[in-house]
Amino acid sequence: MPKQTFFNLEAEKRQAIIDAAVREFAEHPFEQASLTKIVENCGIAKGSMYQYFDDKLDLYMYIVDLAYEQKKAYVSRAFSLEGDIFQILNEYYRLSYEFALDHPLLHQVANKFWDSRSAALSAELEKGRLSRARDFAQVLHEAMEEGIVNSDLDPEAVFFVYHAVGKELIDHFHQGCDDRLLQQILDVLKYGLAARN
Amino acid sequence: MPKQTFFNLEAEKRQAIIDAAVREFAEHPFEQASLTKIVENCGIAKGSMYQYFDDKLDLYMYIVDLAYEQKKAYVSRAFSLEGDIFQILNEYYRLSYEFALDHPLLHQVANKFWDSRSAALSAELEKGRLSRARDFAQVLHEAMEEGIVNSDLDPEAVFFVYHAVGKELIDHFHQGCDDRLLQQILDVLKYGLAARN
DNA sequence: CCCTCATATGACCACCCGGTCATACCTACG
DNA sequence: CGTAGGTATGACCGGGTGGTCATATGAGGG
Repeated sequence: MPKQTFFNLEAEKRQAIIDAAVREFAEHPFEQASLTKIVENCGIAKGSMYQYFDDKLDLYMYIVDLAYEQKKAYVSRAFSLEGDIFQILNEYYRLSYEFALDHPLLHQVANKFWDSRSAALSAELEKGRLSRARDFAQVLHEAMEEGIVNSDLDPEAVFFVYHAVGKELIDHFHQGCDDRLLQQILDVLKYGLAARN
Repeated sequence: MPKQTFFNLEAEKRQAIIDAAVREFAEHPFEQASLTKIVENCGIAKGSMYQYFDDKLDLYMYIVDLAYEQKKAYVSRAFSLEGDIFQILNEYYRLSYEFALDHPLLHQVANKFWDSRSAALSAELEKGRLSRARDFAQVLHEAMEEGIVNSDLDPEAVFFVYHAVGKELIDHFHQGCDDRLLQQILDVLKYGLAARN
C-alpha cells in the first residue's frame, strides 16, 4: 500500500506517476520492469518514489489493483445479466474485450500479472485465481441444477478449461479479436467436439 | 546455431554445458536467465562460451530446440496411433505428462519458452504455433469428414481452444496431474457444456 | 625446434538495477 | 525570526548483467 505521502500529492503529480508506472508495467513483467525508467518518465527523483511506496513490489501491486478495479467496473455487469450461463459468458468476454479496447495499457498490466513467476507474487496470483473460481462455480452450479449444463461434467475441470481459454483469449485481444472468432470459440466450449447424434 | 568449436568438444564437457544451461533456463525465462551463472555452474570461462555460441540467444535456442526434440520423441507416437481423434488427444496429453515426469527440467524449458515476450523470440514462437496447428488441423479434418467431430465448428476456433487448454495443462504438470482430472478436462472439451437432449 | 592455428581464460568494459541517505527545501507555527 | 517537520533530491552503493579482448596454452606439422 502506498504511504500517506503519496495521497497528499497534488492530483496531477500523482497521476503522472501512475501513468508512467502503468506504461512500464504494461510493457514489461514485474521482474523486468525498471523503476529507474518510471521515475525518469514522470520527472521525479528516484528517492521520492521511496517516500510514496515501500519498494518496487508495493508500487506494482498498487498499479495491478488499480487495473483490476477498472476492469471489474466493466466486467461485473455480465454477472448481473438475466440469462443463461452461455449468455453470461458471452457478455463477460465481450466486456473484457471492450475494456481491452478502451484501456489497452491497463489491460496489458492486468494480463501480464498472470505471467508472474516470482515467489513474492504467487500468493497474490492464487488469491486472484480463487476469487475467479468462486464467481464461476456459482454460475455453473445454478446452470447444472437447471439442466442447462451437462451435470456429468466435473465442475473443477470445467473451470480449468474456461480459465485456460479465457487467459488465452484475453492475451489475444491486443491483436484484435473479431466478434465472429470469439463466438466460434465459445461455441466450441458450449457444444463440445463430439458430434451430437 | 552453435559454432563448430562446440561440436569439437569432448562429449563430457559438452554435456556439462548443456546440463548447466538446461538447469538455468528451466528456472528462469530467457531474459532473466544468467549466462554468468551458467558458466559458473559448468566450470568454464565466460569467454569460452563465446567460442561455442554467438550470444545468449543462440545458446537459448539451441537448448530449447533440444528440449523439443526430446519431447517430440515422446509425443509423436500419439499421432501414429490407430483410433479416433479423442483417443489421439488422450494419448498426446498422457505422453506429454510422461515426458514431464521423466524429464522435468527439459519440460520446464520447453514450457517457459511459450511465455517469452522478447521481440527476438516472437518469430520462433509463431513458427512453433503454426507447426502445432498443422498437425492438429490434419487430425481434426479427418475426424470431421468421418462425422466423429461436429463439423459445424470452426477448425480455427477448435485449435485455439485446444492450444489454450494444452498450454495450461502442461503448465500444471509440475504440480502433479492425476489421470482423473486430465480425463475430466478432455471430457469437457469432448462433450461441451450444453446438456445433450 | 619453431611456427601456426584452434582453443581457453578471466580481468575488464560499459551499463543497468533497486535501494539509501545526507542534505536541502518549503511551509507553518510560535 | 527561528525552529520543527514533512517532503524532494540525486549522488552514491553494492551487485548484477552480456559481451570483449589481450594473453596464454597446447597440439600438430614442417
